[in-house]
Amino acid sequence: MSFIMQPHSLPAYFWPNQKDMFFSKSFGYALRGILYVALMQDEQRKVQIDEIARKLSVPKHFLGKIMQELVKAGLLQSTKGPYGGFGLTEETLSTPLIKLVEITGNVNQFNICVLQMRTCNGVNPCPLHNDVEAIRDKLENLFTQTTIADLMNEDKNVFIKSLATI
Amino acid sequence: MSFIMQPHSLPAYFWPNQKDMFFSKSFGYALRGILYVALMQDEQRKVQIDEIARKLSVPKHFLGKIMQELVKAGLLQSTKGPYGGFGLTEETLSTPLIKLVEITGNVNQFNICVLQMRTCNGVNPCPLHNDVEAIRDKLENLFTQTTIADLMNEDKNVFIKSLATI
DNA sequence: TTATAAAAAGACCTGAATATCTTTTATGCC
DNA sequence: GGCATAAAAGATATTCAGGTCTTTTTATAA
Repeated sequence: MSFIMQPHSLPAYFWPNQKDMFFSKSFGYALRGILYVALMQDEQRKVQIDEIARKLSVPKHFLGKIMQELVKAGLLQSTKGPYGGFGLTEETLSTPLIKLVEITGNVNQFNICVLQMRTCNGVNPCPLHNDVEAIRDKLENLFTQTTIADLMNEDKNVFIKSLATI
Repeated sequence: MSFIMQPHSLPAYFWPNQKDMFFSKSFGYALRGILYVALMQDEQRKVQIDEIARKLSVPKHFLGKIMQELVKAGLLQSTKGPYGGFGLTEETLSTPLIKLVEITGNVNQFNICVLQMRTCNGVNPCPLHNDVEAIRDKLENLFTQTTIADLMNEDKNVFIKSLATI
């Protein structure tokens, strides 16, 4: 009897992981969901939630709710019924990651004092304010400037790479 | 009838705040608890949990449990009974903030892929790995290098400042 | 127009973090 | 010793993100 794990058919960073993170699971699921749909878009077909959930090892119904939000926000389109499923919109690829952060509920992610003390600013700074602000700005800029398309571009390289290395 | 808020007797960054944050509430309470004890240490007396909780607008019993953890970890000392309370140890002031992060449970705070995809590294990086790693390292360094004492030093300046500006 | 496939929606469950309340234990003072 | 005080510990409640299950709605093909 063999316990060798089947190599995954998607890049390693599609796999699920642990707790204790900066961003919510919803954010991770949203991003991975969009990326998966975008990856499969080549095949000129709608992608069903069952397939996405299975391939990403993500809870189907929970992902479904998040996908609904993405549709409401115009980042995905969906159609019900046979041959239905999720597809991209014109907005999808040009969407910055920070949009996903907003949609999935962590609105103030980048605006909260890291020490959890009352909102601090240049006038009434917490002791770490200046150091932290610089770091957080970098992160916020990264999430504002990076789009789904940017990840897609990288993605294909890494995809091939991971297929080769596993 | 007047609704003017009483100016707080502590620096603004001691006040409580909202959700949606990078670090847990426990971490914030732990840090503010220690800072408060350290601030009051001048007065050569133990500080009681009632006073700390009241002054910081923090739930007393919850804070109590966190303070217990800090005592167990040697970052504070405590004595029961009359004239008892919490005080500093030799370790307290030289403790780096990251120690508080560990004690309050967010062990992997700095080691999780920001995109929540499976642990990524230089070999199998997620699309944002390199950019994010640089930023996270800065944050981790900041929390490793900054001690309670560092905050205290800043603190007194800011304290005076905030008393003057409110 | 009917059967079917799929998303959408709703109801409910779970566990961890947070919060409250009560009881126990230790300490100092008289 | 007995009392008062304060931390420690225990028990229970609350909240919410995360997750599951079921029902409803909508679109399509035949």
